[in-house]
This record gives sequence, structure tokens and C-alpha cells, in this order.
Amino acid sequence: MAKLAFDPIDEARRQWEEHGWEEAAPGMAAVTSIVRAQQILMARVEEALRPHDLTFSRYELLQLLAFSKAGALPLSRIGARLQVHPASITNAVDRCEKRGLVQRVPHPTDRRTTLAEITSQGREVVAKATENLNREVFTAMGIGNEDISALNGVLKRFREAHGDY
Amino acid sequence: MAKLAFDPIDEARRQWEEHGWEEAAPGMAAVTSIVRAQQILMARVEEALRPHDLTFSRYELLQLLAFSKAGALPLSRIGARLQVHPASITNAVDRCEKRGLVQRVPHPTDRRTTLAEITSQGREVVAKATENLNREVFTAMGIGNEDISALNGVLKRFREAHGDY
DNA sequence: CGAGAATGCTTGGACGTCCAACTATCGGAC
DNA sequence: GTCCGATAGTTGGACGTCCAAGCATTCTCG
Repeated sequence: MAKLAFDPIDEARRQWEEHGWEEAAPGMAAVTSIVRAQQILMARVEEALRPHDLTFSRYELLQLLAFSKAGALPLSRIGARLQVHPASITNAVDRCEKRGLVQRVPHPTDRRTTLAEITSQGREVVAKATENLNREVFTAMGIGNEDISALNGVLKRFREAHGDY
Repeated sequence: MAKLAFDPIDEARRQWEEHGWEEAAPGMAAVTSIVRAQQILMARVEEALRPHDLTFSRYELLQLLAFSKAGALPLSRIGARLQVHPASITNAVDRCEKRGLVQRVPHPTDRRTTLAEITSQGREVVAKATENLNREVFTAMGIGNEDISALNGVLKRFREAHGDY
């Protein structure tokens, strides 16, 4: 994988400083690092999910439903929890419904609302997928526990500062 | 923006621990946090670039060329530096070329290779875009300098552990 | 020197994301 | 009680990413 003899982010930082943007250099490095880390992680996650024919979005959908009390939630609440556009929810639910992992159910009192309900097959698939993810990704981060804790702390402050949750 | 009364990541962690996956909980939280942080950052970046009609991929392409000695690089080297698929480079160069920010030039000795060369207009656009990014994103991260340093340190170790660079 | 492997780029298709526009339903205010 | 704004979900289009396949060129090695 390593095609380069140097760290591209260190290199970018050097360039930033050379151009008189010392103020912005650490932030630039942080943004670039997060983007790159996300690319690496998503590649690993998608690989762990491939045997189950799931994508990360669809996995998140199924896991959220599996953890909910009734196994069903309004699409709008799903969107709020996963922080994605309503159209993306429609898409994810469509695909899961085609595979029988989820089914659309009308809301009992509000006819505008549609619920997504996880099926027993959906529960099976998401259980196996979680097992894989835990083994191949979440417990194999490649950095120490202190680093993971520090990361979680910083990113929690970051998200809070930007009005997440 | 804040639609929720709780942190979804804390909630997910709680669920993980309840299901006996304590081992994987910190890694799960870290992965989810990185994904979410990247979403937040990309939204901010894209907004800062919108006035210049650029996307982040195209900005990265232009900045890389602007910093290169000759203002031109083989498409394959661009792909290696930005860590994206060749097809994505083709796409980005196509769009920049249509706007006159970049032009394709044949490699002097290797006829397989195509160079992307930044134009003077491309240099103007990327300079203004960088100014915007520095002001609106890179120097407005919402967390302290120590947090940014810690983040950069952890993510550098993470990237190194996964064979980046 | 010549055939097969490797490299460089492009194309077409699948997927996910967002936005804007639209339909349907609900709820509050006068 | 009715109308108008807010809310819920879907659709179609634009964009970016990846993969697989294909074509051209260059390199390697017998």
C-alpha cells in the first residue's frame, strides 16, 4: 500500500508554512488527517461487511433498528440519528427492503410517517456483520488504547463545538 | 443543527457494552467519531469552496499542481499522492480542464503517460480558495491548539500503522 | 529480439450523497 | 372550521467514488 517515501501530510504542512500560512497549518493537517483516516477506515469496514452484502450506511440502519425497543422507527428519526439526508434513508431502506432485511410499515396514527421495521432475517444478518466488524475493525485499530481514548475525547469536543447532538 | 438531546455515539457505546462487546466499544466509538467528524468537516469545506465552484477533490488536485515544481504532474502520481482511484483523477481533471483551470499535456518521453498542468487561471482560483479555506475552516476548528496537536499525533500513528505513506 | 507482464489512462456501470421540487398529511391561528 | 405553514417521504438529477474491462505503450527476461 505504501507508495510514498514520505508523509504527504507532513509535506503539505511544510508547504503551508513556507507560504506564510503558519496559523492555518495545524488545522489543515488535522482536516487532511481526518479525511484520510476516514478513507482508511471505510475501506476496512466495507471489506468486513462485503461477505454480508452490506454497505456501512445499510449496516448503520439495521443496527439502529436492532437496538430500538420496537425494532421499528420512523424514517425521519432514522435520518436524525444517522445524520443523513432523507433521500439517503429512502435509498437505504429501499435496498434493505428488497433483500427482506427491513420492511416499511405505516405509522399507526400519523399517515405522513412511514416506519422501517427490521425483520428476523435482518437481525440475523446484522448480528453476524457486527461480529465481523468487532473482530476485524473495532478491535484492530492499530493504535494503543490511550490513543483511542484521546481520539474519542478530542472528537467529542469537536463535534460538540459544531453543534452535533 | 443539534436535533438530539444526547450524543448518539455515547448511546451506541452504551449499547455495545450492554451487549457484552466492551472490548470493541472504544474502537467502535472512534470509528464512528471519525466518520462523523469527516462529515462535519467536508460540509464546511465544501461551503467554503462553493463560491469558487470547486469541490474538495478538485481543490486538492489544483493545490497539488500549484505546489509542484513544474506546475504539472503525471496523472498516476497525482493518484498516488491523493490516494484516490485513477478513474477519480480522470474525472477531476476532466472537470478542471473544461473550466480552463488545468490542461492535459503529453509526457515528453513516455507516451502512456499524461500530465496535468495547472493554468494561470487555475493558480488564481486555487489561491483565492486557499485563502477562504484557511480563514473559514483551518483556523476555525472549534477546538484548542493542544487538541489539534494531539489529534494530528494520534492520526499520524494511525495512518502509519495502516501503511499509509 | 520478441512474447508476456506490467504500467498508464479511459470508459461504463453500480452505489451513496446531496439538493430541489413535488405530493400528502398534520397542526396551529384567526 | 378553515386556511397556511410545517413536517414526512419520494423522485429525478448532479456529483464523486470505486470496480472491471479495455486499449495503448513500455518493460523484462528468456
